[in-house]
Amino acid sequence: MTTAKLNAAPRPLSKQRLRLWLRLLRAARGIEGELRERLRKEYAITMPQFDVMAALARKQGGMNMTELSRMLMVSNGNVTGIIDRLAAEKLVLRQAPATDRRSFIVRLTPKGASQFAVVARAHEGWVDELLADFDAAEADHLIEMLGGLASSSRGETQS
Amino acid sequence: MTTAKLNAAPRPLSKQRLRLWLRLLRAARGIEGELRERLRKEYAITMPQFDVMAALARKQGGMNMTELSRMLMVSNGNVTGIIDRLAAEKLVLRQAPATDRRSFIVRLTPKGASQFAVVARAHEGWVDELLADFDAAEADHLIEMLGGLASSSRGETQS
DNA sequence: GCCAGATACTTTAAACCTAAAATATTTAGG
DNA sequence: CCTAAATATTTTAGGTTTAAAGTATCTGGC
Repeated sequence: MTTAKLNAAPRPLSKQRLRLWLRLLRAARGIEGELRERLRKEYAITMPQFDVMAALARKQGGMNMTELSRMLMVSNGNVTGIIDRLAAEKLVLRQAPATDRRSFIVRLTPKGASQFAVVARAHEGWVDELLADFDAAEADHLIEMLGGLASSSRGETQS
Repeated sequence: MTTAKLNAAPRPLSKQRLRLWLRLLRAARGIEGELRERLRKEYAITMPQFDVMAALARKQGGMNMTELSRMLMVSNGNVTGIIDRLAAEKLVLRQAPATDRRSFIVRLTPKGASQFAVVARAHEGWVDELLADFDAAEADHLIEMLGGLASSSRGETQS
């Protein structure tokens, strides 16, 4: 093949990027929907609640509300309700730091940590299954390519 | 370098896929958030409303509610409210087909179509800007890789 | 013609989500 | 010390989202 891509219409690059964005959004929605459904059916937990617990599990020292909202890329007001519900289930607790009475540290309770460990194992298996099309090299490549996107588009690099 | 990737820990593939999923979700959320904010600020329209209008603009004959909910990958009950609000703004209309009184066809009004054309042009420019890191070859490659994901994970291939 | 099941849409309840305003507290300048 | 600005969180209003239940209509078997 000397003339590459006979069937590809000569779209402008912006159209191609739009197409890429639609694919990206569609893939994320599809996987997210499937994971959400399994979390609900098998463990009676919502995805946002799982996301918060995952963030807390990675930071042993706990996090305040602002850190949580930034890490999960959701609005700060939103985190309040999610933490309220997790706290009502005794999966997390709010801890007042001595120095700053405006904020507090959110931590997993022992119950929350052990429950999360169980759900996280299943979650990893589901993701492994849903992304089974990607071998190690493709996954690496894709991770690399997606790397810069999120950080550059929201906040971080505003001068 | 004879031994490739000295710094990459020898993670199991499932961990790598999990990492990929987190990147994918983060990228999608970041871009989506940025687009949502611009749609709201510059054109006073929500992203779901824009998504519905985009779907309708591509299908000249209009679509019914079920088709819309499947194309946008949102629940059917959800579409009702979005169409209600668009209809209140006279951007879409519900048209009763002669044959089936359970359903109806949703179409863009002329006002809706012309308004969408304006917003869509801006939207394409924003996506072009936000995905500027990708050249044509990378975009093609990524589109290809993401292609199978969405369809395989929700519904379509259930036997 | 009748009726069981399928299909199309809406409604409901609960959770999520954002932006903006409100509240409380801390910090820094004077 | 006092106060303006910054920071941390909650509250509010409006919209989005899902799953499940409800209503209306259609279809096919009899």
